[in-house]
Amino acid sequence: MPKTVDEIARATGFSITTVRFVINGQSEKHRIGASTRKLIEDYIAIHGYSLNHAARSLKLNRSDTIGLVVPDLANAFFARLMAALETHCRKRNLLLLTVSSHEDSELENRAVTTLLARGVDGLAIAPCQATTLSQLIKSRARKAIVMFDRDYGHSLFPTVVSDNFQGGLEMTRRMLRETDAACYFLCGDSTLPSIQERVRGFSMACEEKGLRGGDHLIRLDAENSTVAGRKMMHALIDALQGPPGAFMCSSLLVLEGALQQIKAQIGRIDRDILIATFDDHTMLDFLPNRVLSIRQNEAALASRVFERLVEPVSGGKNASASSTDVVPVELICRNL
Amino acid sequence: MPKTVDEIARATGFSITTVRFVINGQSEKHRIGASTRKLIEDYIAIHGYSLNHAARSLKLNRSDTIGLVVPDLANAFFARLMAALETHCRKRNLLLLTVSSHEDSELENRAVTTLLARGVDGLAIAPCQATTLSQLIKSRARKAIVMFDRDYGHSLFPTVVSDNFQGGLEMTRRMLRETDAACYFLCGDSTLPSIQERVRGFSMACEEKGLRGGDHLIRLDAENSTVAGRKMMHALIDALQGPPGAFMCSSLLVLEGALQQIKAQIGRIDRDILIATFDDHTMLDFLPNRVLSIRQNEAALASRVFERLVEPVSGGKNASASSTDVVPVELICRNL
DNA sequence: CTGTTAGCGCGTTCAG
DNA sequence: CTGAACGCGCTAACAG
Repeated sequence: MPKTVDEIARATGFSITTVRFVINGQSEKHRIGASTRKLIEDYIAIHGYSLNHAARSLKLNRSDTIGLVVPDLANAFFARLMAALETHCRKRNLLLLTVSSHEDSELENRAVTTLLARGVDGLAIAPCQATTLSQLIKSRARKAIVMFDRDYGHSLFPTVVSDNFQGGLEMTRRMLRETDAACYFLCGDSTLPSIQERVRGFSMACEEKGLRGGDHLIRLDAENSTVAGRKMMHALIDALQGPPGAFMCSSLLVLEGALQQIKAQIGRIDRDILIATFDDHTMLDFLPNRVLSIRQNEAALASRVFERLVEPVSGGKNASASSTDVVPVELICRNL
Repeated sequence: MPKTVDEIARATGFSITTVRFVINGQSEKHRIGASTRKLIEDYIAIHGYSLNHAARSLKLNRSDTIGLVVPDLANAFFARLMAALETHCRKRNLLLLTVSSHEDSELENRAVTTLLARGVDGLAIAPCQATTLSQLIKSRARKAIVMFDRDYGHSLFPTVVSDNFQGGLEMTRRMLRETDAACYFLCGDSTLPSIQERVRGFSMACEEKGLRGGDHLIRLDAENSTVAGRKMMHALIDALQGPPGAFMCSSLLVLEGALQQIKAQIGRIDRDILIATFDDHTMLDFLPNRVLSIRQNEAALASRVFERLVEPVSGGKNASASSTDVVPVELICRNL
């Protein structure tokens, strides 16, 4: 398989320029002879040709590449988002470079630096810290940068997030309509903006009912993890002298921990417990309990992110440089 | 932020060569004056410098990049594998380029072509077809290519897989020891080599017990999907006039479908049903049933794949060009 | 210790 | 319709 245009030119006897015009589909414009074109096209059909992206990038100062930084790919939400983004990229002949930060700001910084150094044309970041910015600002390069999933507010970049507030509000409303039991909110990491919004929705729904949401908020300022879920449920069971009749988790990880703890401490998970959680998973189908969950619309999020990323490339004057895009979520009800 | 070495050279007044030596840490070797070095280092500390990978790649014909093609990133197994591989790459200053084929051979081919065209230094593929090869062979480029997860046998490339046979064997043995009920195997896509091995293990364990494994094999030659799981469980329930006392699924997707179907058709999932499945998921914790599962060792798989990928780079003469590496799996038991 | 040079493959521009 | 020439930023080798 010939690698360079030059090789093809020598092999076919035409000039480099001629071959290039054929390859780039500009044979019309430059009035290349049909027979000439056919000859070259045939040669390529047989022997193949693969463009050297490194050389192209060097020359054009553009890599046809989009960077994506996510906290954790094992998280199905980010995996789906990546898949959606990848599809967009493929349609535009872009390659998506995904790097995981493992919720570590040091790794996140390295990831951003790496991708920028590799010359990505755009960069989407689901930040795990509020301070990524410093690095990025220095890169005065006119790169398109978009934040998503977590809105740390003071961002200088366009941001795309799910409507976590509305999700928390509606799920809590539904929950309170469904049960008279006290509803507890197990809050994983209250420094995450997305989780703060979820709590805000919960609290507002409680207040609508005349309840004091804060009373039912279990918050250990722990991390967003299974372990934190266990700890919070442990504290709750101890306080109530038994499992709660209804509870809501700030994420699937927390839910996992909470259920583990109930099982460990009580022996079984009573099917009358009303469960609510942010983020959805097909396996929730198998719980015999009533289950509420909020599913984020990854496809829509990905579309928005992608738009923001390529808009500048497409040359649109985006006055909305640091606007925030909010995408609706979906409430899913099981067994009720 | 200056982007080129040349810029720094002019700004500091030293020559390009000198600056380069400092940047590459060869100041010792070439006896650059300490003061000179300090000056340059300071300048870089203040103004920064980011190497242009495109130019570097063009010159060295090496991209410091590894490609990864997987069927589906939403599958937690592949997500974890990617994460592990990414960690290895980071340690070696390589960037991992992951592309998903969505179990589509056309997309898989495109992915491989794309990555090869982008000049990856190595390529790991979890193939979703037996015929990827043709393309790859043409690329006579001396790239390191490794297949994993699915061993289509006639592969010309080194291959790394989990010990699916042993997993099937042990899980089935355990299952038969646990129950006297007939054990059924719901087999998703029997064209996948990995699943064939799982079936083989199942059959052998049955035969050890004097059972005819084939009698309990539900195989619709469907795909490896939730829908297929539903269909197979549907057929099984109809045949048995009720749910099976014990069953094993070839993958989590099939299990999902099977459980959905039991729930839909029977109304509930009897907690006495013994469930076994390939691939593990934390959410299996929440089933009240006895659950057996096989967990693949993603970290070990990733290590092996990475070794195979970089060995050739490291210049080792790998006589074992097309050898197959088999990695042990782990049997996980819940509620029994 | 420092400077010079050539060329990786591509896209562009200009001169036939 | 075709050819020639330049330069993107970096590396390597050699010449001081």
